[in-house]
Amino acid sequence: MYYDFSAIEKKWQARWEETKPYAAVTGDPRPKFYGLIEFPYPSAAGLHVGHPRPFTAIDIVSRKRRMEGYNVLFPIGYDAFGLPTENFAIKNHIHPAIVTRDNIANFTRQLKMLGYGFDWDRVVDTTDPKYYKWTQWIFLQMYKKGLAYKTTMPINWCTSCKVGLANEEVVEGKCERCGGEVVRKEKSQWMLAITKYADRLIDDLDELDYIDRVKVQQKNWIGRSYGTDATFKTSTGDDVTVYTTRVDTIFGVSYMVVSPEHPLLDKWQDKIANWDAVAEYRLAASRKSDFERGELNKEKTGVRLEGVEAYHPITGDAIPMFVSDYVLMGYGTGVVMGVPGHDQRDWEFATKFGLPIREVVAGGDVTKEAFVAKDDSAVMVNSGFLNGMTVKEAIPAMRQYAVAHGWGKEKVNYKLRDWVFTRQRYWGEPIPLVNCPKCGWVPLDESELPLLLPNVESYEPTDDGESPLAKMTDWVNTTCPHCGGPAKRETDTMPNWAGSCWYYLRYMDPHNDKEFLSREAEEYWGPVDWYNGGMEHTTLHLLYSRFWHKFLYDLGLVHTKEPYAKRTSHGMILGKNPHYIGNVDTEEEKQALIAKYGSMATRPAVKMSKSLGNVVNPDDVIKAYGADTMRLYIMFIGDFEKTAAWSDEAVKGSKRFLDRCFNLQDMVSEEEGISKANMASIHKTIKKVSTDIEELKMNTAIAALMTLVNEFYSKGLSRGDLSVLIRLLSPFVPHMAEEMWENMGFAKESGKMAMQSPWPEYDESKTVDAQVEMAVQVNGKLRGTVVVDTDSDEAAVKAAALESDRVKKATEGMSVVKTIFVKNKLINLIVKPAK
RNA sequence: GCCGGUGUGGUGGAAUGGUAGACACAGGAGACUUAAAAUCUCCCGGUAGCAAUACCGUACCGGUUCGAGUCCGGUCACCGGCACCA
Repeated sequence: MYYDFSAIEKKWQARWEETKPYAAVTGDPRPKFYGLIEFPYPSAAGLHVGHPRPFTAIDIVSRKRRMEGYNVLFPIGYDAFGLPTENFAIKNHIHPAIVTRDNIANFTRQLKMLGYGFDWDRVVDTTDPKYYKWTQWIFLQMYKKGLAYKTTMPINWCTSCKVGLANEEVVEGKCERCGGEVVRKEKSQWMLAITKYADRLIDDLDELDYIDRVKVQQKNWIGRSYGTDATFKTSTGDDVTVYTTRVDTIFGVSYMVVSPEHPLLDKWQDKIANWDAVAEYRLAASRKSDFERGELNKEKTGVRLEGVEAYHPITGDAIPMFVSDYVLMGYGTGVVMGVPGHDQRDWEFATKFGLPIREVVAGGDVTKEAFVAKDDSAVMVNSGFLNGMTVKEAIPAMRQYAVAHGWGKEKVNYKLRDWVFTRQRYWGEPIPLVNCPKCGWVPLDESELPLLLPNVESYEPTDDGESPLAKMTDWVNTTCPHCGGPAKRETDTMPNWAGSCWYYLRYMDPHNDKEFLSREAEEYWGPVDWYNGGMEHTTLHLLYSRFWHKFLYDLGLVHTKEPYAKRTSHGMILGKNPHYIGNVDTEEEKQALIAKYGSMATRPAVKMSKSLGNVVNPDDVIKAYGADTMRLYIMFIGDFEKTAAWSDEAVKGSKRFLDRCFNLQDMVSEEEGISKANMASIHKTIKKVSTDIEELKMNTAIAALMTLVNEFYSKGLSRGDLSVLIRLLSPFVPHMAEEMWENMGFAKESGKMAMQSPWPEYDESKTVDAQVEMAVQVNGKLRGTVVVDTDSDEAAVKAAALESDRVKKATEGMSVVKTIFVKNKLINLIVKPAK
């Protein structure tokens, strides 16, 4: 029988379109399963071969769940607001909405061609006013609860394009598009107070089934630290507070540093004798880009504040004060106590400015470098009453002391910053707030939502960095919802992360025009049971959406504290590196490649990109081999969590396997039920495939299926054997499985498609063979194998082992002093020369 | 620098502390064919040997163990993230 994948795939896709076997039913009595993949950004380039990796994996899990009797929700949508579309629109003079519509149509075509079991009646598009109405609505709830606030923040500003850039658009301090200088520019921005949720975002991770590296990365990103706010008196009359995690080292303080942006400096203008030098330093610092300022191995700079000094809270000693840009205004208090003996940055600063370096923790040589103890068992010295204590004892002791003496306070700090929630761009959700000269910021009434994105002539940002919407005076000028007087709309839009914060909720109830989500649907479907996505979204999307969900939980709008019960992650698909040194033979050619491309030339596989010409288009693969082969190969390519290199050659192996499966139809015996010859193999395979799918080890699940098919080729198979194989294949290659199921008459007999049939179950007792091959070792070295009855005892195996010539030879003249026996696995004979 | 991850044949990759290299790609041999493709069968880490077999082999050095790719300590390389976070 000829495997005509093209006709088969078209046939079944048309049938699914018609009968909708993937429809999720809210309220159904079956147990529910909600599988989720990160919805794609519909770029003009179309689907990338990287997309099918996570999509296929969760499709397989969802299909298995359906066969196990679950009511499955496996939805798809489009995260369609964003810069690439806007830039494409500017360049080609097409409205972003039209670009988006076309791109979505193309993505939809490609996704349907891959045979995913999405519920196509629940598609969500973040740029659809029916959707972003509720994105705006949730934002207003945050505004009303005081979580959205306006503040002045520096943005990345390209001096050449005169445009604000997202962080992703800044490459090594230069504009990604024109290579122009990027500096910081102060701009008024809406912020979301995610830091208010910092503790819960860390602590609630414990209850979640997320892979460890996601948890670790989120924890590090939030960066909670426990320390002390210590207050120092100064000669200015103002007290200065510093944050430190190591208040135990306070006897080692030899200077203090204030951040250039610190407002106290302005206040002290009259008291600072060298104000001109300080002012000049501050100006220079403000002109530096973040990149310059944070540049690696940069030499410490700073200016002493002449005429100003601080006083040590315990000794009362005078401490010189400096301004330096190595202290950040955005973390802690913007002032730092310098402990050069035990902090490398402080050590560099003190060395440069000739400040004393005191050792207060023993164990290093502070004349050479700062000593930062690896564990907390190092001992305190030169530290008054702390002397002789370990660091572990000294930290709480000094904290208590500081609190008791009124100059210290326990403090928790976070690296996490509040979320800059505005973009000076067109293609985003409009912010539903109005600025009234009398009433200030006023939210639109709910009945005014959605606040539609108006049509503009040009999507180019304005010269001064305002959003293109600012030029729309008709739209901008409005009336205040509160007092009715003239007022202006907010012209900035939301960032592309906004719509993706809650899309998984909308899937539960996508057509609701009364509320963002009905209680009934939320209680039935929530939370997401399994969410797979890229590691690159761990600290942005994943954290942001957890934050929004917690906010909605606090309002009583969702019944779970967390949106996603389980989170897994996939590795990237790489392409062949055309500049790889392994592609050339001579040493000169290799050196030439390294000289030209640097470290890139040493990698066999690299990220796919147009410029390298190594991009693989899924359309081409499907055309040449079929969607089922594409699905199978992308799962077989390697460990799901690791990066993997696409290989056109290796795809053929997957196609060959499907041909072999299809040809089994001509080989079956009429025997119903599972054949005796294949009994153990089939039960083993069911077990292996079932457990591997749960762990996303699709590569080994497929290997097990290949092994089974190879056995069928050598031993033959029954109709019943094939029935099991088809059902095991069904989640991986749904089109071919349905075709075979129908061909074999199983569909007619059961009245069900393969995908609706029960997932095969295995019987543990039938997974064991009658005989096993065991390893025989002598002194831990392999000296052959023996075939014995399964579960044979030590004596029987030992007897069988000693019959082998190899074992005889290895034990000649020796006596067995000990035997290690692992049932059905191995026997290890420990021998010594006989006396 | 810090955090996380990874190092296994020509290649992609398998191996709850228990026969390293499953499964596949590439390569080789054969069958079928006028021929090629496809298909089917077999071989395929290195060294020595006709072979049986022996020795070596999971980045490197050391340790624990009857037994280590796997566990522990150290080193190196690469990948990802963060980066003056006090």
